[in-house]
Amino acid sequence: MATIYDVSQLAGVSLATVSRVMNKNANVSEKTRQKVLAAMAQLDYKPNTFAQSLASNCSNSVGVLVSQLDGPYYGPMMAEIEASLRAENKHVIIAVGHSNAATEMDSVEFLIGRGCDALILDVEAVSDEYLIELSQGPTPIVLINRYIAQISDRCIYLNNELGGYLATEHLLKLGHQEIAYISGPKNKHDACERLDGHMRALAEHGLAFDPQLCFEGNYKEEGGVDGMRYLFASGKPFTAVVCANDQMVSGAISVCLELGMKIPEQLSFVGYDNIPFARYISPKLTTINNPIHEMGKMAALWLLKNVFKNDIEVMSVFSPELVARESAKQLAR
Amino acid sequence: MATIYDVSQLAGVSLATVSRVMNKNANVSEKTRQKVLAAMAQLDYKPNTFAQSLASNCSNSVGVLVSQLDGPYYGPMMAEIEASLRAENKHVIIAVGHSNAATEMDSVEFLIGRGCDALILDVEAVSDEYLIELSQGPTPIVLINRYIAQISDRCIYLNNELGGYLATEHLLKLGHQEIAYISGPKNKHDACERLDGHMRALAEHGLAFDPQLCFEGNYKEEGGVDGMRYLFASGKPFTAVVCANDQMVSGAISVCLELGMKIPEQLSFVGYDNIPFARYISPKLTTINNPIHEMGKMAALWLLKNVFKNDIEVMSVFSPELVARESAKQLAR
DNA sequence: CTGTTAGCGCGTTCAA
DNA sequence: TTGAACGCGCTAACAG
Repeated sequence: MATIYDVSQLAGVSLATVSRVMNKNANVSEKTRQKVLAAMAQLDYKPNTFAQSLASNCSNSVGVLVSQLDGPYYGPMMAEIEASLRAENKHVIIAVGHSNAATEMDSVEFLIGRGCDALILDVEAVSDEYLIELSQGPTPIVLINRYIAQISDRCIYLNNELGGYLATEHLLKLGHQEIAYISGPKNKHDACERLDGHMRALAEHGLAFDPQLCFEGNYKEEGGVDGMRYLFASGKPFTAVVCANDQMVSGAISVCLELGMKIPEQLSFVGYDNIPFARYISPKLTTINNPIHEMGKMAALWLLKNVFKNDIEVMSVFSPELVARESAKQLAR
Repeated sequence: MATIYDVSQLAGVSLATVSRVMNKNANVSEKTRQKVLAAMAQLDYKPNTFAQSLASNCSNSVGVLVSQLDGPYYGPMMAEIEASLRAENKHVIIAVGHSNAATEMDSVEFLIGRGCDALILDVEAVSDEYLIELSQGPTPIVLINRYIAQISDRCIYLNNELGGYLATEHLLKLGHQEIAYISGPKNKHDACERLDGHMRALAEHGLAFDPQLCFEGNYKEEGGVDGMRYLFASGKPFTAVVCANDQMVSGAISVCLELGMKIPEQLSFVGYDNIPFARYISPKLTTINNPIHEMGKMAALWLLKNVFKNDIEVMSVFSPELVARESAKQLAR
């Protein structure tokens, strides 16, 4: 591997000069710059990133911590993050938190220890206080899918409460009055917020929230399956169910289909997330669009602008939107 | 940040001794080791990974290059890779190749330039020759989902031809004779191999392969949609269709359902990959299990053993297996 | 078993 | 505009 020294020898200049042409900034005469460039090309010179990092204390890397890598949710987000960062020659180091506080904190330590210049965090188990303190440390962080007032400028966030509201409101408009709810795990912020939205929609329409018509699922298909079984077993009547994410809808619908029910004729469903598969599930899912990939992109751009000082435009407003497809139907009278 | 020097001062030993206790290997008396450990703890010492990498020429990182990050396929693989590597304190840097030769090669350069100790590659567009040459370079590589005879020891591979065979054989056993095929992009190795398997199964049962009953899809839902429309338009009769992956089955089934058809009563389907969603699609997908997550894990373990010299057991045989669920049905006579 | 010393490759003063 | 020299924090001989 050619080093900066080899280049300087070949070009007949000093190390410092080579370093200068690499880092654009300083003033170098066009003539010597060309000599150096030629030498670099001839030697197929690639700077040693470790040496650069050691000397400059900047690694050009960002750590991304997500709850999980499998499942339909994080892939699109990671894809956007990778693309945006890679375009600016930064690299991304991944870590998984498994929605567990100890693991999440350990992962943060791991990534910081790895010398990441910044962190993108999608964490659920860790406390607000921890994140606030972390944000005051030397490594900049951006939070995805979480809102903490004290560090709101670092939060890339979708209004989950509004999303939950929209889901239920859609059913209400379709004439449904008895609406069941399959929630996400109550220890997850977004799950609680979505449920809050559901309850607000109910309240605004003068309907009481019936705890017996609410099941706490796990955000996975099985959660939908379990929820549906619970709801049927409850004996309570209901004409529609909203699930806190699309995976649970798919599980829920699968048990109905197995029972020979017609969906949405006999039961309406609204999901949440609008995962890519949602439109290919039968019936096509009516759901709330969750622009997770855009949020990933924005997180990356935010870092590019604020940490790496690139001159980039960053948009910043996200709103949940209803995507009406086929799984929810006007209530027959 | 405390440095190794600070620790050595506090412990009253030399830099080298501190380095020795960090890297376990060398002999250090238990007494001084304890002194050093205490000093490290007291200073909350964290080694600087850049300096370590620069001095040792080892970064404890592995680059993972995949075709895409979204979609249901790579998530489980990445999850296993991250978990296995992380357990040994290695970190993973991700890059995306987009099934494009130039991008793939660029990504390889990028990862090597980033100082990765090894690479896990899931590449499709790049040539065998390129990979063979790359494997002779200084950075060890492991290939996932691709077989190249000359470097077979570095290939983590599933027999796609056999998988394709099993899919079609299953339908044959169910009495189907007119079997359509929706293939993946012909420029992808696995797509061709799966199709080969399909053709072999047909041939072994004395059936002719009808090119008109074969459509080249794109491995996405839309590919299945397009394929199904093509097949119906062809006017040719068929009682079953095998799709080269589950996403295309889901697209294909969705058009049938839209047409009011009963699946599998009127048409049988077999997919490939056994993605997590396969069991929640309606009807539940009969498909070929593709243990991609295990392959990811094995790739990671292989590197741990052969590159990082960990003492780890690595299993190595993968076979595709049919998972019979509901989307394929005995042909009524 | 432990300390000294010389790099690893590059960024960055400070002079010239 | 350019060069010399030092330092980043750590590893790895080599000596003792």
